[in-house]
Amino acid sequence: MTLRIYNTLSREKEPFEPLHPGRVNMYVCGPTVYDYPHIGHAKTYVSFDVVVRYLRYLGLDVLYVQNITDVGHLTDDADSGEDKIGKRAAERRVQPMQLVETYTREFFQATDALNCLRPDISPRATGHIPEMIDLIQRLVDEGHAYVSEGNVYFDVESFRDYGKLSRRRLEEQEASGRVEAGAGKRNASDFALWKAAAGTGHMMRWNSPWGGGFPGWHIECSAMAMKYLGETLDLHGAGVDNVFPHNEDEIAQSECATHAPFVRYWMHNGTVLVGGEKMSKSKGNFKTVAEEIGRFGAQVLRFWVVSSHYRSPIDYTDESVRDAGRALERLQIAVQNADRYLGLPVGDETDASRSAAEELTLQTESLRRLFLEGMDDDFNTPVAVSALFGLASETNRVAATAAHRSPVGARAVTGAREQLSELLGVLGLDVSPASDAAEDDIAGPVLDLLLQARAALRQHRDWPASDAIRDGLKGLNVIVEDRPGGATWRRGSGI
RNA sequence: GGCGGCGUAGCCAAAUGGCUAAGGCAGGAGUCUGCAAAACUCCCAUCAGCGGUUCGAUUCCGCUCGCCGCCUCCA
Repeated sequence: MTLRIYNTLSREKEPFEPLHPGRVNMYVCGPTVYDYPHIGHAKTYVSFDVVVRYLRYLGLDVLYVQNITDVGHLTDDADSGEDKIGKRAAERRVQPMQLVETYTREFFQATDALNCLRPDISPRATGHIPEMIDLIQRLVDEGHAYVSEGNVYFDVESFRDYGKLSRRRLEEQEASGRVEAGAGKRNASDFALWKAAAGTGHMMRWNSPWGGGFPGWHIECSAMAMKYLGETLDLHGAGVDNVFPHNEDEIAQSECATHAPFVRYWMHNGTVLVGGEKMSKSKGNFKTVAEEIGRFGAQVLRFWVVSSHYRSPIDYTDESVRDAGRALERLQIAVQNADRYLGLPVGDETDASRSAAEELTLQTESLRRLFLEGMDDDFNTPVAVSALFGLASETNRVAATAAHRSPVGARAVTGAREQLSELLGVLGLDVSPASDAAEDDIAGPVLDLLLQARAALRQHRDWPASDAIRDGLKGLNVIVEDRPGGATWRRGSGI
C-alpha cells in the first residue's frame, strides 16, 4: 500500500515520496486574523489535521508549520486600498496588534475545540519582517523584482513558469481587463512584495531598504515556510481559493530566489458553501465555529467535515450537520455496546457464538484494510468512515443484545473495539463514553443507582413508575435502554 | 470573456470500462421488547441529457443543459 496524493501541480494523484525518506516538511496557509474563524476554516484545518495525523500514523516524522497572518492585506488591488486589519482596528479604536491578538486566540480556541493538533510552529508574519526583506532583496538583486516609488513589485515576466500551478497564461488575464495596471507597475499582473506606507495611514509599518512600509501578502508564506522547512517543502496545503494568486505567487517568489522547486505536492481543500454560495468573511455569510459548536458540538462538526472528501465543496446546512450527528451516534453506541458486552458475566461458548466471534475477527482485519486503503487514496475519508460503520455493525452483531459474553467473543469484541478507537483516533475522533463523562464524576454513579432502583420497580412490574424514570431522564438527555443483561444509559446527541 | 471543478437514490456521500453502483441519514417491512430505545434481518438508484469510441460505459471522448470556484481580499 502506498499513499497517493492529488497534486494540484500535475492535477493527478501521485505516489507520495517525501524529499527525505521518513520525514515530511509540511506547510499550510493559516488565517488572516481580523475576524472570527468560520466553518470554512474548520473544514480546512480539520482536513489538514487529518493529513498530519495520518502521515504520523504511517510512521512519518512530520514537521507541520502553519502561519498566522497578522499583517493586513489590502482590501483591493489599487494602491490606495486599505489594510483590512488596520481598517477593522480603526473602527474599533484599538491597536492593530490588539485586534490580531484577539482573533489569534479565537482561532486557536476554535481549532483546539475541533481537536486539531497544534502546528509544530505557528509563525506570525509580523515576527518575520527581516526574513521577508531579505527575500525581497534577493529578488531585486536577481532581477526578478523592481522598485517603483517605494514599492517593490515582482516582475512576473521574469519567471518563465509563472502560472504553472493555476494554469493561467498572462495574456488571458490581461485580456480580461479586470486587473488594472497599478501605478508604477511594468505589467498589470506584477504583484507587490513591499508597499510604501507613505500616505496610506498604515499603523503597521517597518523600515526597509526601500523606505517605511509593509510587506505584500504573498511574501510572508515564502519567507516563513522556507525559514523553517527549507527551500523545498514536501507538502503545501491551502484552500482552493488560494491557488491564484496567492500560491502561484509564492512559487514565483520562492523559486526565483532559490532556483529550487518550492513545493513537491500542493494540496487544496474544497470550499464550504452556504445556500450554494461560498462562505467567506468578505461576503459576510459565515457561521462562526464557536457558534456552531454551541449548536451541534465540536465532534459532530469534525465528523461532518470528514464525511466528505477534502477536495469536494460542501454545502453547510443544519440538516447535513444533524445527519452527521446521528451517524456519529451510531459509532458511539457501537463502542458502548462493546464495553457493555465486555462487562457481562461469562456464559457458555456455543458453536454459534464461536463462529460469530471468528467472523468478527475476520471482518475487523478486512475493514481495517478498507480504512487504510481509503486513506491511502488521497485521504478518502468517506471511504475510511464507511469502514468504521462496518466495524460498528459487525461489533453490534455480537455485542449489542447478548446477555452474557463468551471468552472467544470477548477477544473478538476487544479487538474490534480497539480497532475502532484507533482508527477513529486517526481521524481525530473519540467516541468513548469516558471522553464526555470525565467532566462530571457524580452523574455516572447517580445514574447507575437510579437504574438499580428502577430495576426493582421493574421486578414488580411497576411499569408506570419505571417509565416515568425513563421519560424523566430522557428530558435530561439521558437515554435509558433495557436489554437482556439489564438497563443501560447513555447521553443523547441532543440534536 | 479566460481557467478549473462538479452533476450518483428523498437527503448526505464514495467507488468503478464488464460480476450485487460502498457507507450514513430519512423511509418501509420484520425480529427482539411489558412498552420504548438500541440492535439485528430484509426492502428502497440504471449514475443530468444527447451523440461517439468499445464486444461492452455511470466510468473514456465531444456537445448541450444546470450548478460551483478562481481570474480582487478570502481557508
